[in-house]
Amino acid sequence: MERYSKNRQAILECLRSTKIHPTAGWILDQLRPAYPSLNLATVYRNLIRLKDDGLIRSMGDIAGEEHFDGDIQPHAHVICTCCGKIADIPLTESIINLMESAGRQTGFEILASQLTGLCPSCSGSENRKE
Amino acid sequence: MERYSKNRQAILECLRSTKIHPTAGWILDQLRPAYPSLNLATVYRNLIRLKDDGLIRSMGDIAGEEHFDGDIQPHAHVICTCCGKIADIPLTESIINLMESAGRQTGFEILASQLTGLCPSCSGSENRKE
DNA sequence: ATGACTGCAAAGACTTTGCATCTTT
DNA sequence: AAAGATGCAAAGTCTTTGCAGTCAT
Repeated sequence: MERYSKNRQAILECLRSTKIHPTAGWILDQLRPAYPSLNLATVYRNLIRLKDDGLIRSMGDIAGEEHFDGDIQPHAHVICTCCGKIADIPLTESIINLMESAGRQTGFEILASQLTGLCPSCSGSENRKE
Repeated sequence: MERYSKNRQAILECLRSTKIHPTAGWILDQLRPAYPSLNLATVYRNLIRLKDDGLIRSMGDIAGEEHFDGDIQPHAHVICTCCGKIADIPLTESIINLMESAGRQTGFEILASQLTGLCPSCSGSENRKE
C-alpha cells in the first residue's frame, strides 16, 4: 500500500515551501532541475494522491488550471476572476463565524473561504473591457 | 457594434430564469429544443460576451467546467469541492462586512463569496476516500 | 519477488478559433 | 451592402489513462 516515493515527497515539500498556490505545471518547473526525469503525469497523480490523503488541498480550477495549497489549515483567499491572482487574507474571527454559520445552514463542511472579484490591476481595465 | 441576436437573448434569459448555476453545455441542452441549430461554440462566445458586458457573471471553473450566474448582484455560494454541488446562502450583513473589509485590506473589488468544502453526501465518503 | 510508482504517449474533457455563410441594421 | 453573429470542424489547454519498465519493501 503506502510506499515511499521521492517524487511525491518532493512535490509535497515544494508545495509546503511556497506561499503561492501553484499549478501542476509550476511544480514540475520547480522540480525539473533536481528531478530531470520527472513527468507531468506523475505530478498530477501525486497531487491527487496527496489531496486524497489530506496532506494538501485543492483550491479548484482558477483561470483554467487547478491550483493547490500546501497549507491545510482552514484559511481564506481572495481571487481575481480576471487574471487569476490569489491573495491570502488573515483568518479573522468574523470569517470563522461566517464559515461556521454557513456550514450549519447548508449542512456543508466548510473548509475554505474564497472571495472573488477583481484585483487592483484588473479592476480598472476589465470592467469595461473594451 | 452591438447588434441584436436571438441566440444571445435566449442564453441570457435562460441564465436569468434558473436558480442553478449552469455550464455552457447545460444551457445548450435547455435551448436546443427551441433552437435546434444552436451550437456550443455560439453558446461559449455569447457567454463570454455577456460576461464582458457585465450582464452575467462567471463563477469560475467548478469541477472542471465553468459555471455562470445570471444574478449579478453580490451574493454568496457554498460549493462542494468533491462533487461540484452549489448552494446559495443568503447574503447576510456579516458576509457583506467581510467582503468589504477584505476588499479594503487587499485592494480587490470583491464581487462574490464562495465558501468551499464538502456537501453532506461527500462529507462522509470523501474524507477517507478509500 | 511483488506490487506500487513512473515515464511516455495516447486519449479525454472542456473551451477557443478559423473560416465561409447567414443576419441584422 | 457592411459588419456582426453563427455553424461546423479543427485546434488548444489542461488533465487523465494505459502500459510496460522501474523501484521500494
